[in-house]
Amino acid sequence: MISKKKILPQAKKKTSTAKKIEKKVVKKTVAKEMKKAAAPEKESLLMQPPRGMRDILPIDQPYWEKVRKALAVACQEYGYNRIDLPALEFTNLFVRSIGEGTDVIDKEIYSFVTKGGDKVSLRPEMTAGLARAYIQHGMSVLPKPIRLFSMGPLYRYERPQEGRYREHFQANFDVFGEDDPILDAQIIHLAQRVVSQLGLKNIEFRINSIGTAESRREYEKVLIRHLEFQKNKLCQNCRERLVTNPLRILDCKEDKCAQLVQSAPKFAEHLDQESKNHFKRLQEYLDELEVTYVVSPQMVRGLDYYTRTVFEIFSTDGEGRKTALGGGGRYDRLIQSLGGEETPAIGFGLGMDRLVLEMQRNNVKLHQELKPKVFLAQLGDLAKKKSLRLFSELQKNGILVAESFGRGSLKSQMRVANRLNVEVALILGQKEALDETVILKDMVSGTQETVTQDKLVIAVRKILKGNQVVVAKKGE
RNA sequence: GCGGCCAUCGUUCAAUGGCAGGACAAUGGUUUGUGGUACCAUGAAUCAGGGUUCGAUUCCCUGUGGUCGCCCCA
Repeated sequence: MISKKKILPQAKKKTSTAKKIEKKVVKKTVAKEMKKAAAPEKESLLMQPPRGMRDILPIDQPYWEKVRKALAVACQEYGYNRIDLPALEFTNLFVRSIGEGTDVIDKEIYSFVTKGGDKVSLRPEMTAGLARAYIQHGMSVLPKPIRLFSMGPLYRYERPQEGRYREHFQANFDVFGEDDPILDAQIIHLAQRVVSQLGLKNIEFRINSIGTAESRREYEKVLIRHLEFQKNKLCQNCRERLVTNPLRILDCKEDKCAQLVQSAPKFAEHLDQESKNHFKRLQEYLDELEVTYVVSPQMVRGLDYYTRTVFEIFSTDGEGRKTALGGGGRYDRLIQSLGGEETPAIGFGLGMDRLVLEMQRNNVKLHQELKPKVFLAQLGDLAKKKSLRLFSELQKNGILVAESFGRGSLKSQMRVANRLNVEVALILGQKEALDETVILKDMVSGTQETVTQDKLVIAVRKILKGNQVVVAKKGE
């Protein structure tokens, strides 16, 4: 690689101010041209991903791993089977299930036309694809309830912010085939279990019932009648919602809208009797499970397919910020509306990015990952070659070994060993390679001994064990 | 989708309409056979494109990205 600094140092010396300026101009031009010539690949487009897309770097992976583990445990405990779905579906699937007039469909969906002319979209949520798969694969013949777990990326074309990306990862738990509210309670309990396993405290559940589609339509009429004549008191958005999605006016954050909603007829009063009972029983079950929750009559959720139970999970961090970690609800009519048999269902999604963010904000401690406690250093060509064999020998015996085969000097290798905080350094030099011995250095005490290579594994184990005793005593 | 703020080495913080510096990290070294400290050295950046200018990293415009608020959500 050509560097501008290497070529130009002479130009810096012994020049009058005027010449300096001239030189600098030349230098800059030259440098720019060289840069272009040397690194034409450095286009801005290639230096960052599109908006809202991000890399999850090694430094963050332990948190993700912990999340994945907690999810896997929950799957086992509650009997969920994993299903993987494509990230791409026909746009109509989403439009029909999520509903026109929702934000997700109107402004957040990533849609495009394929070369073959199909209208497809990246999934903005998991449920639609799940319902599609349920119908397609005839899952209705399986013993009920059917519990499915899915996990993967979702795409929403929103303005990104911290904790909000255009590609985010979600874990979904869904149960098909039974409408007993005990399932609703259990799934909320599952959510609580996952979240608390991740070390998140200060969790709040908000629950509500939005009734059946029929009772909702009834209530919508009542609500519209109430708001129609004073609609100029509503905010711009809500005036539109009055036509497109009146229920969403209920959880508008604008003061003036909230005030109008206050005096409006309450949804709870217009719920059908069955939904009322269902909701009441859910609360009894939650009380039994000792899940604390808040009933939020104004919560309606942004997707059309929900019926009866809806809920959301929030976490409050040390600074009092509230973050939505997940949400879900019943969708008893969805399968049917997509052409399947009448199948009650409930599900919820947990935002994995948000879980990780909250863990980090709350300084959740992670378990130490398994790190090598042995470092293998080599010196000289023969030793370098022979060290491969030792590495493999230790590996076979279940001993994790770090190395720095690419480095030359012993000093720099020892530095690496130290930085990795290993307990034992193995040193294989020219002499040892010829003698078939190896030097074992105890990095804690600094003492070292030479052993024959066939006794290496035993000797290493002995030192590691000895250190464990020391550590245990310290811990007392 | 709307509004505000921001963009300098890998990270972080400087400076400037005229040679873009430091710290941390990285790499190499202080007689290629021994780690933590110290010392030395090296590499490494003005987001992109246009405009104003003799000269722009600095001023202006556009784009891109980040961040915050709204909307909404995970």
